[in-house]
Amino acid sequence: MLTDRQLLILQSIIEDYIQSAEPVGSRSISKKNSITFSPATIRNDMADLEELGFLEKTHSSSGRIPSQKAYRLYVDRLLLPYRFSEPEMNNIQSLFAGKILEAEEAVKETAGILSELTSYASIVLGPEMFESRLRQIQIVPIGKAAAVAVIVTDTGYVENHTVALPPSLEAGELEQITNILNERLRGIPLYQLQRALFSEVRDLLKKYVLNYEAALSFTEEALRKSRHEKIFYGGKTNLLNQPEFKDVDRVRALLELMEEEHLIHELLKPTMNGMTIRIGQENTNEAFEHCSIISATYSLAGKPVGTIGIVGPTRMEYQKVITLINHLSYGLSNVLDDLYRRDS
Amino acid sequence: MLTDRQLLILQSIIEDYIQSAEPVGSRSISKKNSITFSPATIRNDMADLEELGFLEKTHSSSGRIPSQKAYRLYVDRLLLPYRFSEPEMNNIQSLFAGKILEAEEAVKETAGILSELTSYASIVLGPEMFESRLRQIQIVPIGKAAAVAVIVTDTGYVENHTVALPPSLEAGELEQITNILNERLRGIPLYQLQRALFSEVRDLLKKYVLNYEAALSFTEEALRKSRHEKIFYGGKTNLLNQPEFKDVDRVRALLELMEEEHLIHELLKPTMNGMTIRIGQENTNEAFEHCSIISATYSLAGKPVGTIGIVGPTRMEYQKVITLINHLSYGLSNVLDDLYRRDS
DNA sequence: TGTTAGCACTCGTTTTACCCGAGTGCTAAA
DNA sequence: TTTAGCACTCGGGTAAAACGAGTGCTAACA
Repeated sequence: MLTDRQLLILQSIIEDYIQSAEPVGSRSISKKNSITFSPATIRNDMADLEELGFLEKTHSSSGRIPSQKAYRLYVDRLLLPYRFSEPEMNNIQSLFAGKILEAEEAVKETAGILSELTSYASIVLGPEMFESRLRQIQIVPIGKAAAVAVIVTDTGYVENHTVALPPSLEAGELEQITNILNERLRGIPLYQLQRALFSEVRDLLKKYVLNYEAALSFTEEALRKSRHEKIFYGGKTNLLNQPEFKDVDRVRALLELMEEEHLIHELLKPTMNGMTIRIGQENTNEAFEHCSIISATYSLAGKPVGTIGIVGPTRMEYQKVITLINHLSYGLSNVLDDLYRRDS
Repeated sequence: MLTDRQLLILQSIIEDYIQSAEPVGSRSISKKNSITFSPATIRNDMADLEELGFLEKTHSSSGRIPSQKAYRLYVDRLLLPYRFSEPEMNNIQSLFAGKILEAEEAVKETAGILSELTSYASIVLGPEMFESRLRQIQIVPIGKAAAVAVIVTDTGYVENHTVALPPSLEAGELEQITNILNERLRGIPLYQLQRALFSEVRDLLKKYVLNYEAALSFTEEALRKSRHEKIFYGGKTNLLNQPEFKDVDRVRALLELMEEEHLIHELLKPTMNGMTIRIGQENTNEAFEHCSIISATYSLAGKPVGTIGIVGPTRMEYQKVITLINHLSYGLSNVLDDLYRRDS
């Protein structure tokens, strides 16, 4: 229903506004190389575009700014492929070139690159290691009343927590429990550990350990699911450079929200593969009303295990960010697959 | 050299300004219950106090604001003991009442309480676990080219890093190395591990391991000192509520500085026991020019292992913060001592 | 001699009036 | 259908005026 000219004008306005953050007038559009029409013509189309909900005015005689609907159209239909500059490309390449030994390291680096190249804030979730399998468990007593349980997975992920030690448990028994666990649970995915504990280990414990009840609940605690997943941020302070965040209250709302890790996790947690673009109020949370969030999952062995994302103003460099996120989620998945595959 | 009345007036002005963040006039001081003099009298003393460098004017006919020197005097001589309210006290008590199993947990909680009760930002360093002793080391091969080294200390602290595995090393040898390390290095403080590796383990490796060179450097890497110490922040966004940080640029400088973990660590790292109060430009860093930082070490077995601190505007509730930090550093030290002592 | 009342003065803030100019909508001509 | 022309709108900037919180100083008072 939009004419080609209207689309062209809309695109020009959006791109101008993304650059300048100022309302765009008909005159400045008409001066562009790609545009051959007079300001008056453009004004007519602008009026139409406004009626259709793609443009807005800040006051009656101001230039136009793109509406959320316009950004949506832009992202869905008008996006041109983005080409990275030489140094940017080098930056990205080098991230995946160095030999990376730990998943967490790769993920942190990715968050850094993301924010560095975009001057927005980056959020990286995960990786969730539920799928990875138990390689070894070690239970080290610390004094009389506590022990540290250390779990190492086949992906090299280490998790540990301290557990209260039941007084009835003797040192020898602790060792025996460790042996049983290692023998019976090795190779089992983390998310199945609890289940496997009951099906595989319970009866053995009954057999070999005196105070079986206490031992079982102790073991269960030692294997309990890790705390909620980790979140890495990059360049939070970048947001303070954006003119839309010159208002302290808005910044505060945003930063406070980012401290709420469970909310952020809920918002971005990896579900289906692929990229998600949420523009302005498409984000349900009010603090993100003036933000867009572009996120994509990265995966391990084809299954999404984490998310990388960018938070910026709705006036965001969509092409650039989308391309970058694509690159990085792909690259990060590869790195993880390499880390994982080293086991076979 | 200051009369009692001048001191009283100075104190009133400081406390008023701490509350209001606005220049304080002679009239408002004279209205206080504790003050019986007329505005004119107060103005005279104010003029004297200004000459002496304790007060400043924002412009020629404004009220006075305390100078940095005034805060210093206030902190050194005028401070009254602060009494916490019932709920505040409960909050603090409950922090140390619950059974805490991990040092890191205690430290994080402390950061939370600090910022919650003060509405400033809290910074908590450490704890540095260099003093704690190796309890157990486990080296778990992950595929062919890498291994995860997990170190558990007698304080229940777990550290792990992934290390590239020299191709020459065989599985059996890896096990042997682990055994040697556990046998020889148990009980040695972390900071001496590298040294002990050479004095205690080197020759044994030579004897039992084929490619001795590679094994040694691998082991050295596995035992390498942890990354720089951890920093926990609480309530960073609290700062945005303070009127002195309504200016985005100032906030940005502050938040950016806080991302520079090595600088923060350098600034606050635990040295001698006790409390440090740095007011305004007493902080060397420019971004802290309008801040005061109050910090105190907490200790383990009498040795300082970490720092808890508060960052707020120079116009800070000194009594309250000082009292709180004293409480918490004392309490945290106790918790750590309890955690530590469980080993004996 | 120390304290206070009185008063003129200062200066940042707020209010008002005004102008400027970027940008619009509409109309009529090309 | 496009464009030129023109009156109109309104935010932003500037200058002048009014306001008021607060000061410094002087003179009177206890």
